[in-house]
Amino acid sequence: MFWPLYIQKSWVGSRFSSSKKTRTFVSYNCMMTANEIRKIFLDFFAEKQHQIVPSAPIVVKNDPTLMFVNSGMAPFKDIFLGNSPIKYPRIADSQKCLRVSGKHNDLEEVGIDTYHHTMFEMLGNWSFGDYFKKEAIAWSWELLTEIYKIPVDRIYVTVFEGDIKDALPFDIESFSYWQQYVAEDRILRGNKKDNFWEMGEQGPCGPCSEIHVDCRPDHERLLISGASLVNNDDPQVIEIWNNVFMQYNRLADGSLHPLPAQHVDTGMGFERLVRVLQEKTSNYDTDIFQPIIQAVAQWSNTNYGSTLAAPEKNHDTSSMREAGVVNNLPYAESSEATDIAMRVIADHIRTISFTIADGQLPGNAKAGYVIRRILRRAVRYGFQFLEFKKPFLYKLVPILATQFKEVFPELKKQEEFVAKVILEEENSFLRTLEIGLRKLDEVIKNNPVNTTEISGNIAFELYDTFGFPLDLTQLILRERGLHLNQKEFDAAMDAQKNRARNATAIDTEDWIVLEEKATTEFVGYDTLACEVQILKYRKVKTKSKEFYQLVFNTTPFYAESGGQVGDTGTLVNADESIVITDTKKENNLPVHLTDQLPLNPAASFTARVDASKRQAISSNHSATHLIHAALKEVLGAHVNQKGSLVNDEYLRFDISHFQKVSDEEIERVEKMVSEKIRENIALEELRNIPLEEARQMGATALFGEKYGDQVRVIIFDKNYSMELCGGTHVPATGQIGLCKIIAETAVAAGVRRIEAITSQNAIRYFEEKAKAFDEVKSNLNNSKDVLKAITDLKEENASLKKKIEKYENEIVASHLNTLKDNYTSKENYNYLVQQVTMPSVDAFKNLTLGLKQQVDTSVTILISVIDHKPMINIAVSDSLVSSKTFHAGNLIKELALFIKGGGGGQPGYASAGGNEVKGIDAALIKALEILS
RNA sequence: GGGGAAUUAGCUCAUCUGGUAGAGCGCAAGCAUGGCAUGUUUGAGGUGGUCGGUUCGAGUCCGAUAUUCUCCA
Repeated sequence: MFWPLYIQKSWVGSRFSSSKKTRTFVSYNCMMTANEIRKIFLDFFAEKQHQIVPSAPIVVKNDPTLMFVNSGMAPFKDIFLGNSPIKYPRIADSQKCLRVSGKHNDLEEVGIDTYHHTMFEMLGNWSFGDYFKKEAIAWSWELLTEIYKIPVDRIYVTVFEGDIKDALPFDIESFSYWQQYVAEDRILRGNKKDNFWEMGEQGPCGPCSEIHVDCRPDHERLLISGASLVNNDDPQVIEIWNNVFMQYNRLADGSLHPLPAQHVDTGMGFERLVRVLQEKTSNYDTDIFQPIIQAVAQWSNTNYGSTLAAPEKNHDTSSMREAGVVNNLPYAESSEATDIAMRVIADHIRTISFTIADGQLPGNAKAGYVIRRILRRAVRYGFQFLEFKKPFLYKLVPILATQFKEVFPELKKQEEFVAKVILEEENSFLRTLEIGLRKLDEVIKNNPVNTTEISGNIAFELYDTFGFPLDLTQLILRERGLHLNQKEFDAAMDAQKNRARNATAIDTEDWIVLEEKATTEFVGYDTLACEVQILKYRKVKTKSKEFYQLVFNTTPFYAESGGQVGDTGTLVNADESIVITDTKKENNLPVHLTDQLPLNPAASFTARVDASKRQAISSNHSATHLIHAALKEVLGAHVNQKGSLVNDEYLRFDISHFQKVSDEEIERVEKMVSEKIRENIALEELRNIPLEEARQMGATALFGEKYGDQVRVIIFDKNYSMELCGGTHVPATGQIGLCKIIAETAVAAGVRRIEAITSQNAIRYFEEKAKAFDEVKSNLNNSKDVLKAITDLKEENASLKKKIEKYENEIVASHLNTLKDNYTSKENYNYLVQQVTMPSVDAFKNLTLGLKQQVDTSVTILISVIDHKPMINIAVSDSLVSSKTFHAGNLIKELALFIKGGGGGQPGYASAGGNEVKGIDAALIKALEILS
């Protein structure tokens, strides 16, 4: 392994001195790799009749309150909320999670210490209305102490002490179950903050019981009891597992009611568990992170290890961060700064790689922007502390992909694509840095010499507008003996935050429940209208608008998902009719949006989908499938869907492909698609077939899509297009009528976007083209060869332009010849005041500048009428400009008054235009007066 | 969702407050060297993102729109 032996030795020694039970611990877990540890967890719960499910994609869809999965329970939220039925009463998994904000995990802190992460794995076992506290506690104890062999004397557990305000009792059940395994002084009582878990302000909740492990060396354990350090931010006494027992439902008024079905929701931090079992003082020292860290260390010619060499050191590095200095620690070449940089990189590359593999590309808004920011933070640390001046992150992807190929195969399968996207992002950020450096240089150059302070507003502008990191600004300023006004910077940042907060204020009122029913039945595949009851509704207020959300017992409305937009339509009965403006999914619950609430929400209605719109959408969606299959055929098997939008206007389809799709390839795709349309292939739809069966049939599934175990398969000719899909489709391809690809563009590195139209829109497209062409043709006198007619016209136009230019030049030349001899001499200069006839503004300018060039020490004032408007040009020789005898710009302002206009220019040349031709004479007289 | 910025020659970017659209690289041709790397001279290349407004005059000011970058949520 990579780390010094003596540390392990000291640990081993201490373990031997503890109780008998720990003897096997050391020899067993020394060999345990992270992959083995994970497998043991899943095997353990599989044996206890748990269904093992793969991790849900890390990017969340259909939940307005969440961008990424931030806990093990997030993918099961719809089940807890009662929006989806329970399929398996017992589940276990390892879930990819991402946390970038919140009070316990600020992105800027990750890497500074040795145990925070952006991405982590949460091992979880779940009971949905099945087993409860007794089994959960027994199994967690069995796994930790008998399988993983964690010494009993290092374990502490906590139980909920109760809460007077909520009238919640002490969790005596959990306490008594724990008593069977743990000494009573190791069962600690926790308050509502630590030991009562709530999903949100309302909804399922309940007491929880945490398991903590004391990893400190024995001599420290003797000095201070571990019990006093539990939940006390000690980096060596850590919570590894939380068992949540959901038994209450909190209503909007704050009251708690027992849940009919009780659930268990547990989460064990995988990285922490591995750290404990591998006996490390830091998560980053485990074999989860070391392969990456060692690669980075090698590339940067740096050792990782100062933190490891000083395990008992207080990890407060704020002073280092402030001063930018490097501490001298046992390893001569390593330092805390480079260690931090390596941890940042090791952490962030995981986040970036897995989110991209799950379909989230770096971008400039929302989830995509979060990924971009994390990527940039990693690049920044490499750039600043490890001297990486060229892209390097992308080279780590293969290491990760191999490491996780068993548990998260999606990365291995898209290794090349993910690396390419990261490389492109790195390059683009290095460009951003370069531009920022240039801007900062300019700022420093322009800073007043009598101060060493740089305006905080300017630094904020660099950060806000040009994305130049603040700490780089500070570093560079420090190197030049400058500093910035931090107060100003902070104020500007606060203002920005306030603006954003005010703009996003959203006020969601409580659901008004008319009828308790678990789920909405979707009937929209088979019918576009049906009788419905409103189950519940609520009002939502945002800054700019106000609307209502309605939930029905049954609905024909397709809720936006899988790229297909939500249906619109009406809700009608004998008394009223209201418009449904959109349909969205919230945690798998279809929600209908309307601006107007029915007068009697409890009445029955007919819900009717806008049929022509739905028809257009279905046509575009089916066409998307045909295009997808054609693209795979024409471009190759590497083509994967990376995004899709289907509405009634057009379809947009993003694919992974490393070069432009050529015109010829587009043509072949179009041709193939239109053949399939003409074949009029009937839709074959398989509803509710097992996911495994669908895969074996060869149906196309997407990366980053969360599939249930029952899926729907859409087939247009089983040898051509077979996709897992929840969208709506035409009954036969002939209904698409016509499909035309109208654009092919790039959206990100390795991603191309195809846009196409079908049906009525495609027909209209061709009609308009034909009409435009007819008009062009008739404008060209119905020429047989339109192309040639246009080429001829263009050529003729160019030659005429040249002729005019030549002719104008001749006029200018002849004027030049006569006028250059018309100058009047004064002692210091020659001058000319003259009205001329000129064909264009350009010619007039050329004449004036020509005279300036040809007549030494001259002042030239010319007036001409061009396009019925008077115009004055003044040229002053450079020698007269430098001697400050005349200033063309000043002269012209005086003269422009006479022609009711304005003018200006430089000292050597100025021009003015006006409205009053009558004033020319007066202007000429005035000019002569000034010059003679 | 809200704020800021950018869009000018094939590429990278100038053009201070409205008044003569430019540089470097690249491209083409000529010359120099036996040839090449190269040096040098000349030249071509622009509806200044798109649309509208203010002005005698807009790349420059204002508004809209598109795209990209960036920060906040």
